[in-house]
Amino acid sequence: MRATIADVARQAGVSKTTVSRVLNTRADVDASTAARVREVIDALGYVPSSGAVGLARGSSRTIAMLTPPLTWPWMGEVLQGVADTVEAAGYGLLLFSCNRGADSVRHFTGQVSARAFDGLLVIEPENTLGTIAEMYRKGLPVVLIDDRGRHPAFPSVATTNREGGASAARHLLDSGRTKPLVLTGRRDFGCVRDRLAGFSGVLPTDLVVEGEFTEESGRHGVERALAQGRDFDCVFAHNDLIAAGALRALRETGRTVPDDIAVVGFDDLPIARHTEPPLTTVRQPMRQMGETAARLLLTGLGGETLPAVPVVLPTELVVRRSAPCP
Amino acid sequence: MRATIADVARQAGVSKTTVSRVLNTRADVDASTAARVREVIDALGYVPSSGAVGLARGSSRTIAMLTPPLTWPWMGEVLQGVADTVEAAGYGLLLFSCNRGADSVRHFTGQVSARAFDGLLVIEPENTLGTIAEMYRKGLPVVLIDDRGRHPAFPSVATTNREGGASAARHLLDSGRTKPLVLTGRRDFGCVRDRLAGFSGVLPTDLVVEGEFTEESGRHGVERALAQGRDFDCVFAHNDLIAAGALRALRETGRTVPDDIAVVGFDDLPIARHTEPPLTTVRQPMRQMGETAARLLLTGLGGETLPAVPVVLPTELVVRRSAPCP
DNA sequence: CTGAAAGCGCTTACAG
DNA sequence: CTGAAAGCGCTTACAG
Repeated sequence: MRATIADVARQAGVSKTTVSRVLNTRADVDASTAARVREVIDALGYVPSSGAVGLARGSSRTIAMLTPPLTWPWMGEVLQGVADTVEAAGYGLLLFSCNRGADSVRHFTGQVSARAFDGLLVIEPENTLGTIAEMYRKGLPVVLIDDRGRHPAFPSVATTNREGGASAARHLLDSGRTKPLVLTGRRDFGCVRDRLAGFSGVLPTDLVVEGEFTEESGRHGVERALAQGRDFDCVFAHNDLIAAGALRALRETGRTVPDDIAVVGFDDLPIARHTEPPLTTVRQPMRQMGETAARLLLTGLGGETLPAVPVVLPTELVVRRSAPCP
Repeated sequence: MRATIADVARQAGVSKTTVSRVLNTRADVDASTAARVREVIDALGYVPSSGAVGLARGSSRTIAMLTPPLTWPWMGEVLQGVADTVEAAGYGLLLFSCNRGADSVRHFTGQVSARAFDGLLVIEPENTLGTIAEMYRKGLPVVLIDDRGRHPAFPSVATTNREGGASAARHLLDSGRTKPLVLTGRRDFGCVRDRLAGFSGVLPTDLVVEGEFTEESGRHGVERALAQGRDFDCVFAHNDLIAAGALRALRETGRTVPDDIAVVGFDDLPIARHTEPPLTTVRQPMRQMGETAARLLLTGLGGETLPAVPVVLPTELVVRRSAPCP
């Protein structure tokens, strides 16, 4: 049988109260008593049951994370940032990937009602923002990662999508490009609108193709633009997968990158270093966003009020061969 | 204040025992009583506190997953398979990524001792196998995903690494290739030894370069072999990143794939479809491995004894242009 | 078919 | 500085 606080108390010849006190390093415990209790704790290998502590204290020291499919290319980075931070704080991390539709959401809301965790980190809700907002209103601490530009009523961590788009445009403009083809993700994403607005502010264009955040989409976007005889000397892709597809389509139709056409992506996924040629791209600090969001939530759980304004982390232009410096 | 079982009991005019019974759909409850209780439950939006249930029942209905860095390319697939399965069973998924060394391990063992979860899924322990084995011996249900060929004393889910290597060799041999260059990952991984053994059994070679599971490693492997004037007409890379690096090095040194040199990878990562040319590779069913392992663990928690032999899922050769059919 | 009571393993006023 | 007792919100023999 595993040891309980009662076992420790008995063997140390004190009350459970006292054991609890040394466990939680409260003051007001005689040094020698404390030492004796600690000895017994070590001897018995006693560790308080997290369930019992949680019940008694009314908190679980666990954080939940709600995510879109875990197979998204930058998911691992965010998750790692979150996991490291949460773990370092001694909290548990409960993962909910809303991957099975309504059933997933039901399971998740159930766990919220069951008070299975103290706070929630959310990425890209996609149709769940209403549910989340409801939970937040009822008192669940929530921090959003990447708010898709909706700037809802909760604390959030975002990145400079607009400035990122602008930096891509400036870089292209500086290298003498003036006729861009822009390949976006779905327009209902706030980040897409922001990246586009930032880019257009510097380098206006009417050659914008809306698509998905996939390689295929990038390929088709370029193929279609070429087929229509549109004239462009550079491509701004809204993520690196799109950019990779664009690179491929350009190569297959005999264009040289960057001589004929320069290409800039977004995200700085691992593949960006390995495309042909390596991709110039706007880096999103995904891991840092995960860390920041987790730290923010943890702070909130500590009782502090969280900033009403999104915490915005800067993007960074990473220059490689697909769009070199002028 | 959120409703408790006592509130429900009071409003329904029954005892907490009865409420508990209808909650857990035990028989022996009068139909009309049960209906009344259910009404109150709905009216109050009552959901049992998972913490309290856990304490009373001595189990948390939570599973933990211990992983290497979450940024590994196929991690998302495995995790998604696990998450979907665990979630569908109504369990929670607690994530531990041992990414901060000894401190991570300490945090993790703490949670084990605190009984924070009922069972454990493990990928690639890397120096933690001893700790895990100890926990398993003390009664923690554990299922290993990809046992690196060590076949330890616990239930595990693996894939046919050996046969996968053999299938790559057969495919190359069938297309008339006889002089392979093999680029492996670190030799202390069981999967590396298995893939190599399977390959060599069909297509013996002394041209084996040990490296890391990275693009750089693949590039350097090919460059070095070429620099040494070694003669080869195909490459078997132990994962797709290595293969991608090999493709690049071959292209940059003027070799044509597959005409001069055919290339086969391993894993079938998303990038495999987007390399130039698209990569023939041995597919590992990562998501299915995650699902299977989770299902296995869940079964074990249900009280059934788990198979002593690893559950082995088949690899599958996916043929693309880098090594086409003969 | 139903309920009073004990128990799960802790924490926390309260009293001394 | 320390402890007895109540309480966190459930489940589960046990008795009827």
